[in-house]
Amino acid sequence: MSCQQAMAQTLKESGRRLTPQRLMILSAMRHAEGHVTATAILEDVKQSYPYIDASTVYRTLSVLKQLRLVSETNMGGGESRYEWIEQVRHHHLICRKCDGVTLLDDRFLENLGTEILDDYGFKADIDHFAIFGVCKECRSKAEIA
Amino acid sequence: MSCQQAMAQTLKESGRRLTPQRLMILSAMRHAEGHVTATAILEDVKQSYPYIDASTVYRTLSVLKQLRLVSETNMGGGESRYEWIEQVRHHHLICRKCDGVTLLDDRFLENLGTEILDDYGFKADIDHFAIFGVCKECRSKAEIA
DNA sequence: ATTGTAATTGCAAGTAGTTGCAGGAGTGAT
DNA sequence: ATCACTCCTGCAACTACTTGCAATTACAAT
Repeated sequence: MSCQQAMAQTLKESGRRLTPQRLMILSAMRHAEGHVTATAILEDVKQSYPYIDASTVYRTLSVLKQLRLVSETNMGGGESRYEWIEQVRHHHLICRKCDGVTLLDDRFLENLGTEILDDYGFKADIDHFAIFGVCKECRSKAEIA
Repeated sequence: MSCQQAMAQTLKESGRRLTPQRLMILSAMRHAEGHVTATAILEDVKQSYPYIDASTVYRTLSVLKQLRLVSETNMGGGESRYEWIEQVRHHHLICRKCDGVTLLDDRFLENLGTEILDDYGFKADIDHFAIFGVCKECRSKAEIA
């Protein structure tokens, strides 16, 4: 409940409204574990409110992103994944040869945000990066070949 | 010419073929300045070969991305932008309040690639990042409000 | 030159996400 | 309570991009 109220306040402070649809989307997001796709949220909300439209889900996610309550990550091909921010920050290394995903600790990026802030006055959202490249295994395979 | 030949070799080494369509797309990319959209390339190639299909352009760009001849950058909403790699590396800071774009020098990210390589053996493609956040101006406006 | 094979193409249909619009509904002021 | 103001929603149409498929074509081997 307190979490819901904090949410409501954040929305109102930004001149936005707390609608039933938004509450349902929020609830679906918070009960989901880790990253979720927009489609998954849509399906979930449809269980209780079948009239919900996909555009409402996308628009709400966009608002939540602006307010930095959720992060969006494009994992390369396929749907974007959304995540409730507050969890332990982590990032992904995605191999463009085998599509394998490795977790990247936040410590690699935590200085980056500070440096950019100091030099540019720009507050970067470094919550959930997807960095593409080639993984160890595929690199060693390439050397053999 | 030498550039074209280097390209042909890179393609062949990866077991791919050098088709007229690919040559036209490559030429369009290299003659374009900076970032280009897939649609712009499509239109350009259509001038000389009207039968070219959008899917061919997307598929070719995907291959070139795999071979690291071009980079793809999602500037947030709208079309992705593609760029011929080899130019001076730079990145973008994109403000999610005003949509303003600032250039970010590569020196902020050059260590990141090395650190990831040392710790994970993962060779990251850090050619052209788009980092979202809030710019100096919008942050100072927010404080006043 | 011919042939075999696998990569590539154009087409058409599909998926993911966005946008304009008119009606509907939160929210603050009276 | 009511009203006014403006945000928000669902709909439908649209844009950006992807995928399955059959026909075609590049390219290496003969």
